Amino acid sequence: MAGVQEKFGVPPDRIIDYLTLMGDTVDNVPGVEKVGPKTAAKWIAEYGSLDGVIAAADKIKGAAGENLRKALDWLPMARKLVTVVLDCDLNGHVPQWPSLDALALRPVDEAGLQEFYKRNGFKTWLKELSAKAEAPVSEDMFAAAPVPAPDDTPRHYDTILDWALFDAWLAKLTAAELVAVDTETDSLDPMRAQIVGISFAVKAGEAAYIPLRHDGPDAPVQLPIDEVLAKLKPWLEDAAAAKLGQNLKYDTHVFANHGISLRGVQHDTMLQSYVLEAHKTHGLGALGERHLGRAGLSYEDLCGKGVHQIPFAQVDVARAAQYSGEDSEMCVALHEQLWPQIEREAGLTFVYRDIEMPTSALLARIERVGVLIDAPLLQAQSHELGQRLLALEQEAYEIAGQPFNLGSPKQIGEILFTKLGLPVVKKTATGAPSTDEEVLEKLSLDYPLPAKILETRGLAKLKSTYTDKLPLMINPATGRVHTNYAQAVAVTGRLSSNEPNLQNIPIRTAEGRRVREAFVAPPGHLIVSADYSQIELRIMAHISEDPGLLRAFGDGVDVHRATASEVFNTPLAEVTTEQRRYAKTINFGLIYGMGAFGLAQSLGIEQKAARDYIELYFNRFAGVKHYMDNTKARAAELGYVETLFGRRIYLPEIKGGNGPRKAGAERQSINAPMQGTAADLIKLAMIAVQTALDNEGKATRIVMQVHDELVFEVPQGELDWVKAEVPRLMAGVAQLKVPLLAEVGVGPNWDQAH
DNA sequence: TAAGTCACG
DNA sequence: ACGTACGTGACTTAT
Repeated sequence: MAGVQEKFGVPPDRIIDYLTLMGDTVDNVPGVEKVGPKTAAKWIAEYGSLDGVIAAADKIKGAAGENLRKALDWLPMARKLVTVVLDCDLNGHVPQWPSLDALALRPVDEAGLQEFYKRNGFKTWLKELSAKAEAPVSEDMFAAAPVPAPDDTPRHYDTILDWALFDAWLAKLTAAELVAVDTETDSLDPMRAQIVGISFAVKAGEAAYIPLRHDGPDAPVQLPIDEVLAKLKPWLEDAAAAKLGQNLKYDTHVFANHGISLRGVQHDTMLQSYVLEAHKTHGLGALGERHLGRAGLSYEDLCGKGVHQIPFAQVDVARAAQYSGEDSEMCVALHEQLWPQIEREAGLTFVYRDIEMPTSALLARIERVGVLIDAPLLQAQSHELGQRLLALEQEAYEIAGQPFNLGSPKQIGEILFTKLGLPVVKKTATGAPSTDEEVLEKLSLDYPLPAKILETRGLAKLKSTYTDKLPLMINPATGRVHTNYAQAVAVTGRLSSNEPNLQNIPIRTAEGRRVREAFVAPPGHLIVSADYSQIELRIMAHISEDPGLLRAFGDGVDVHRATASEVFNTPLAEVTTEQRRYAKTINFGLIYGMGAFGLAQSLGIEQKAARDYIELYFNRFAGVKHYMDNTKARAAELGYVETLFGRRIYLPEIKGGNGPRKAGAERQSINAPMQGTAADLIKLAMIAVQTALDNEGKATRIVMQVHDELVFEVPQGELDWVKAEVPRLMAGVAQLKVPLLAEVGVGPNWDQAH
């Protein structure tokens, strides 16, 4: 999508908003299937503009073309809508459905627009509109986004194909205060990527690319990779030589694959953007558009996509130099824009320099270490699950009176609700009868089939997602599984884990827990798990300073029991299991900003009763009530909330209109400081623990992080040290008004380490 | 590619 | 009248 700006005059991420909205609109035209953003983007690329697409509608083949023609009547309205949306860039979100005045619709009659909103379910909005009571849309809501002036400084990229130029650049790198680095590779898998080329930049607009393994038809003779890397190695490994880049965790892996330990990583533009604007996208192209007014070439521009995609090594060297050099050189330009914005805020500076940067380096280590998986054990479990699934399927077919696909919610719905006539409990977002766990649970009280489906679902999930897949993720070279921790995805500051996701390994059912038995320690080692106890509730106690909550944690009593004791006005020792369960649900609900409806739902009680409990709770824990009101008010005033350490979470919709979106933003404003502070704390804990391990020369290794838990692989001889020091370090990362508590477990595998 | 479902904290 | 508890990633089906 590079060049989008030139072509359409708007940045790509805003194009996506535009097209998505167009798709949504088309979706609501009777008989018209949705036109997704990708399809629409393809058309636009093909026909030059949206107008071009409309003009060429007749030429578009098949159902898509038919749909488009049907949608044409609606397009003027959709286009006007999105034009307004494009002009109001409140952090890339639609802040509020625009008023009729703002739309200034000419060709579409009011009735048609009202119909549109009705179909979209914005009846509150519609009511306001028909009462003509709506205030004009405020100006700042629709203020044009400050798109930076296109950067037309001259740019020059060297392609290094001889030693003279190489030596000149190496001298330049060595002398520079800060150098941007970017590697181009033959794989997206960081553990197996091999270098195809490297680029450097010391100032905006100027870069050098060293092609090393291009083997396309016209590839020139290149400098020998081994010699180049050997000459670069001292500088790359020099901690005093400051480096900069975009997601250097990836490049750290790439260099490690060539035996080079990248040091001196001082800045990372992806993390700078994440700290400044966690809710936006952090790709280099998007950053360029937002902050520099230029996107640069995209990977797809170079390599194509889908079946036509070519390996980077096949890319023409001149184009590769343009692409890679641009990436490096743009990092320098971005750094010059972003770093000052961070530096002038003490909180953001701490989060960036003392949390995110060290975390990035540490994550690279953790990912590289990987975790040992007992593949034969999982394969045995897969086999067993397969057998049981076969039997369950037959039983289900028997009850249904016909075979059907148990993996298809649609077919299940047909059998359950059409053929067998079971009552529809609830519907999905698209109006189809839901067959999710909650529904099947309810139905299985009265009918036999839902229970079978439920059991099948559970086992099928275990097999397909865990026992079948994890063994396939083992890296043959290391014999271990190496996840990727995404550091700039979750808006609250949490990490996320992918390929494979090691943060959602089953634990809640006995069946599922068996998967954890396959996360093992090598001979002579043990798995140690250390997790923060009730961290988010403790943070709530700290922030709210509620005396009751502070006392409960200070006394070290079971907090749910203490809550129950207060809410039910019962002596601590006489709290029943049931009362404790209620209190636990309330405590969790509060962290998420739950209302009476949600509490009633999850406890299976009347909404009125739930309301009473909440009122009772807020009477007893008035500090919590104050915190929630204050954080909402503060969020509405500032447009963001903060963690204890100053990480910001923006909530653009908290100022946008009324209704569900604002309510959603308010819940986020309550939850984000707690979830985010917990994320900050565990990152600090990881850094503290790794620092101690390094200083003490220990061989213990962090192998996983699961939000409030750290998992270690510990040589037997270091067990006592780890059991004593790790919880101490975790508890000591911050002095809150309540004690932080970390609990450790030890075992031969992850299941038994709890 | 979207929808539905479900695994985790 | 609406939706209703936060934050993620991945799998299967169906189009």
